[in-house]
Amino acid sequence: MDVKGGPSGAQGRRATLREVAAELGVSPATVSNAYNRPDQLSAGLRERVFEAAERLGYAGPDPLARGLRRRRAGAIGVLYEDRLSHAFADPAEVLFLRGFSVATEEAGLGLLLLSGAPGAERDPEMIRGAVVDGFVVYSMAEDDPLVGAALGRRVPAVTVDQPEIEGLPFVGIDDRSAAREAAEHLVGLGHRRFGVVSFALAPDVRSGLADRSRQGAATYGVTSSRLRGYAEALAEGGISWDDVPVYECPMSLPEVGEDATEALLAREPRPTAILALSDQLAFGVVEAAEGMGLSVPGDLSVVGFDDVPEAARATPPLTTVRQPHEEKGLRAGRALVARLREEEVSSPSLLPTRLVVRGSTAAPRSRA
Amino acid sequence: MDVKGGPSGAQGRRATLREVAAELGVSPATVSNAYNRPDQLSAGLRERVFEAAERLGYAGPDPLARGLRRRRAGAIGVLYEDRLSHAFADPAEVLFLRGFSVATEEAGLGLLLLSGAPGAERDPEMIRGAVVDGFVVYSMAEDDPLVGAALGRRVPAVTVDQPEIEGLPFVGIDDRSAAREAAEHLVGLGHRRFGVVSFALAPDVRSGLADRSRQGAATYGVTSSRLRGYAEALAEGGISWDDVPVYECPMSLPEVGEDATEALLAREPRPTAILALSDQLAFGVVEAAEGMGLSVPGDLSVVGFDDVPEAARATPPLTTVRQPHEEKGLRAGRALVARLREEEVSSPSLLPTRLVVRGSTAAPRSRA
DNA sequence: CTGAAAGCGCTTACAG
DNA sequence: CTGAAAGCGCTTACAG
Repeated sequence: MDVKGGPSGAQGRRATLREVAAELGVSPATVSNAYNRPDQLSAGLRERVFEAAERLGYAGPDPLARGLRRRRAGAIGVLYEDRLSHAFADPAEVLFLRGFSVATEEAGLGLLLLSGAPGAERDPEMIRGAVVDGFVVYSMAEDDPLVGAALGRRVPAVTVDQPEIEGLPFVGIDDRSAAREAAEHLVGLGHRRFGVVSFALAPDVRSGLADRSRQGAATYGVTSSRLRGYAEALAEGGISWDDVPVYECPMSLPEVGEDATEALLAREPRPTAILALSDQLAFGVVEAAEGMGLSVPGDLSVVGFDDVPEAARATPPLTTVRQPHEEKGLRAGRALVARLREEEVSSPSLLPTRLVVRGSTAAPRSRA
Repeated sequence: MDVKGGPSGAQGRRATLREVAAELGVSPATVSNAYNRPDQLSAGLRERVFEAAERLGYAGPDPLARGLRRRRAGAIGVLYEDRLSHAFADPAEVLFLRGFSVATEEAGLGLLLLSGAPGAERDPEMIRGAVVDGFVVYSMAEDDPLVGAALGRRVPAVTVDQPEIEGLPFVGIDDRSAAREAAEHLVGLGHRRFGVVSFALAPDVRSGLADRSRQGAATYGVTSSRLRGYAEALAEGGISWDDVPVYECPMSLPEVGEDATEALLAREPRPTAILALSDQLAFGVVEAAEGMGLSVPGDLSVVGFDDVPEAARATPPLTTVRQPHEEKGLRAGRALVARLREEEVSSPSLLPTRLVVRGSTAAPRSRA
């Protein structure tokens, strides 16, 4: 059976407020009041308005027209770096959205997901045309043109997990010290040979080893802060950052972490410990190591980042940095709602992190 | 530091198209054309328009005004039964959204998430006021007023995993026969005493055993179809459905499945097999059984539904019904986009399911 | 308690 | 290649 809309179908022409008014012989203002200000007309007349609306198939004021008049859209946009399908693939981001959705529901606002990559290309038109009252700018590169497009809209915005932007509230964690703690743990266990499985450093995505200059030019704030944190801890342990290979991954997915790990473990001397910028990548690290016949943590220690629920259930359970993703979403959402109401927001809002030591890390085998 | 918007802040008054036109001494139509129909003016003039816009802080045509004029919102709404935070908590729904997002991106549309429960109460106003060009109605009860509100909008809509609605494309699975297959598997293994851990039967959420009449009055299509499928398989095995306790859960979460299971396993004779309507619930079933000192599948066989990624990794790996969640989202999204374009859509679109037998089911211990 | 009027910011035939 | 005019569907002071 084929479904199409006929003239009498669900898509038949909609009635307008004006028509309802005409039907009743009252003014449009009265019909509008029936919906928006019940105290402005008698209960009886209001009832008759709704009856006429029902009869004519009028579903209430057109959202677009009402929005134009009132100057608000009734929704908040989440500006996401990548294709949305990647957001849904990462448990950490889903948790963020989960917390965020609590805030939008509290405020009675819709949650509009906006990807930077419709039709396979990044398109600022999507941002310029989004019917929203504000944006949360989530983990974008600081020079991303989509961020510029969002700011150009001159609506309230909040930044999350990315470089701070003057005048905008920020919600996130102290990525640098959280990363430092992760690396200190491995140094404390006695590791001397490291590898890093990193997120992208900049939007011109590359896959492979990132040299010092590329690291220095990183525009993703989270990535560069974490690398700096790792470097600091290793330096304190007397390990030169120049000797630490950093493999840049285009996406935070286990499969990608596997490829990175294979490259890292093929090097001489072979690393005894790998720092991954996310649990998703770390799962791939473990996978790859085992595929190469290495045991974790016997032959290789692995530390992730995020503490997604799967981390504790993994085999071995993953040592990782816990951060409160859901709380982050909730705070970002509430901060944005507050800005919409022209309330002040204290910023930055820094959430606590904590190293969770589990079974994927151990002292290196002594084999000097 | 506190952040607030000042007159010169990012929220300063926005310029309008008319002002840009005045600045340049051209008509508003020309400025509009610069953005919408580049072929309608010279490249040089177009450049000057953009320069003036930049200077005045004009970010392009206001989405609300443009939307009103063009009669389209540029977004698709997903109407979700419950609080959005529950959608994000269920891997099956996240996979659905993931597939759906691919379709909205293809079409260059935003994805607006609409919960039925803003501010803790179900509110049709949210639906009436949503700035969208169409809805996907996902797993709602057939008599839900929010569905009525969405249909009242007279925009294209698609139904998914719920009772079909005349004139609307439907995407889903054959829940009844999929459930039948799950139950047949247990009957085939020799089980005779069953329990069912079910979703809610109707929106007036109850927690506890659902008698026959409540089952008969179920308004959630998926729930009632699956129960019917189970009943059919058991009947063929000579087991009376009246002897099978059906525990109704308000939400599809492991914790809730635990409570249900404790109630079910306290009954005499104790069930040797439990059918759960989702993997999330099934995880709770296993948890509860183990908490009571029972082994799975030694003392209790458990079958889930969905085959979320966690099912294969669970201990023991979960026997369950696989359904293609992501594909379902993709198809629903594409069907809606097609309706938006007034193309025909073949309906119903039924996706394949398959019983995946893993380690959570076995023959009952003989202890007659 | 009700209505006439203005206008939210834009786009689209159409005429020149 | 450019502009004048009409209008998308509604809401909001304001006057009565």
